[in-house]
Amino acid sequence: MASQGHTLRIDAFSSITRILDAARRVFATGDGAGTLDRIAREAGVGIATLYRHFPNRQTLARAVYERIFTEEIQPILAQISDGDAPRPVLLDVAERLSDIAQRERGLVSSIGNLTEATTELLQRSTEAITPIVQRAQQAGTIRPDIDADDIPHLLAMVAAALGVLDADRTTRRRYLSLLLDALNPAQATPLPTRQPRRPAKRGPTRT
Amino acid sequence: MASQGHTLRIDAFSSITRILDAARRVFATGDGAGTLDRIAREAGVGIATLYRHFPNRQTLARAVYERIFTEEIQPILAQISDGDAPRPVLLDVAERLSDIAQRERGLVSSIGNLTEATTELLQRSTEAITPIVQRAQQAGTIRPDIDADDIPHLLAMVAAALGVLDADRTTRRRYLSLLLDALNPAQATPLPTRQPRRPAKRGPTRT
DNA sequence: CCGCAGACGATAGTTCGCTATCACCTTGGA
DNA sequence: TCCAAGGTGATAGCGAACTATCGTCTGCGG
Repeated sequence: MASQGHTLRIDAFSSITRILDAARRVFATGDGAGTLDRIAREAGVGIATLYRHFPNRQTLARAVYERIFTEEIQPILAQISDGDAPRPVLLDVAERLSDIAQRERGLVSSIGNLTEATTELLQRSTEAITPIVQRAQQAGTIRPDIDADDIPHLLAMVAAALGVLDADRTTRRRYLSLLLDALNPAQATPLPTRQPRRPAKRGPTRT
Repeated sequence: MASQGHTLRIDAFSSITRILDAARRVFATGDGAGTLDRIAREAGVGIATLYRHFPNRQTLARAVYERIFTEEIQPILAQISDGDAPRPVLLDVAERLSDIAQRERGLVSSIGNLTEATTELLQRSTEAITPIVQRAQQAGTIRPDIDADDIPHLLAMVAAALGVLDADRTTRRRYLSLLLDALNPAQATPLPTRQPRRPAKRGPTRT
C-alpha cells in the first residue's frame, strides 16, 4: 500500500502508479477474474513488486476504487458552494456512486464489502458534508435529528445496493428519492413508478 | 445445489444435509477461512461429493444462509395475522436479518453479495408481505406509492448494511427507524441518538 | 431379488493467491 | 561522487479452490 512512513522513492511511486493503472484496466475487463499475475505483467513490474505494495487482491481493488472515487466524487463534494441546495447535491453523489458500482462490476467483486469501502471514503469528506447538512437543517429541508456523520453511511448503503442491483435509472431514482424523503419526511415527494419483476428459486427438499 | 430435477436418492439427501450442517459449523468458526476440504471431512463425505452438490464455495454459503433464513425469518413472515401492525413486523424482520449478518461473519464473507442474496430470499415470501403492505396502505401507515415488491429490496439493503457495520443496537435502531419513516413520512418519529465516530485513513501521495 | 442409474470416495492435476528468498540495481542524502 | 537504504525482478514453494477421471457401491423401480 501507500501509507507513507516517509517519502516514496520515485521508482516505487512509478511502480504503484503503473500497477494501479493496469489493475483498473484488468478489473474492468471481463468479470473481474483477471489474475494479479496479469496485472503485474501489464504494469511492467514483477509480481513481487505488486505484492510488496498491495498485500492482497482486495487491498489493490480498494486502492483502485479510491482512485476512481477521488476522480469522480471528490470534485463534486469539493465544489459545493453555499448557494447549492442539499437535495440535488446528495442525489448527484449517490447517483454517481451507484453508476460507478454498476459500471465497475469486476472491480466491485474484488473489493469485498462495497458499502464499507464507500463509507470510509465518504467519511474523509466530512468537512464538505457537514456544512451542507447544517444549512439544510436550518432551512428545514433535512430533519434535525440527522447527524452529518449519518450521511456517509446512508449514501454508501443506498449506492452500493443500487449499483449491484443492476437497476435501470428509473428504479434507482425511485430508491434515491425514497432516501431523500427519509431525510426530510416533511417534504416527501411522490416516488417514480416501479418496473416489472423477476422469478423465484428452488430450495433443497426431498419427496 | 439441490434443484430437484426429480426426487433425491436418500444417500444424496443425507450427504447434502450433513454437508450443510458441517458447513454451518465451519463457517461459524473463526473468520470464515475454513477450507472446503475440512467441511467435507467434518461432514464425513468425500470432497468430490461436496463439489458435486455445491459447485463452489459461494453456492454452499448461500445454501447455508438459506437454511438459516428458513429457520429464523420465514416463521415470522408465516405467522403474520391480520391484526399485526406492519411497522413492528417489518422492524422485527430487518432487525433479525441484521442480527444474523452480524453473528455469521464467516458465512457472510463467503456469500458474496449479501444484499442480493437476502433480497432473493425475501422475494419468495411476497405472498406474506403483500397483504401487510396493502393493509398498512389502507390504514395510511405506509405511503401509497410503495409497492410490496420494494420491501424485499429495502429490508435487504438496510439489514445487510447494518449487519456488516457491526453497529451497536442503538445505531441499528436508528437506521431502521429512519427506513420506516421513509415508508411513512407522514408519521415520522424522532430518531434514536447517535454514537461516537472512528478515525480516517491515508491515500497514496508523494512528497 | 435383481440390475442399473446414479451416487460415492480416492486421487491426480491445474491454477491462482500469497509468502519467502536473494542477488542486483536505483535513488537520494551526505 | 559515493554508498547504503531500500526498491526490483526472478524464482521456488505452499495451500486451497476447483476439475476430471475412475472403479466401486447402493438405493430403488421393475
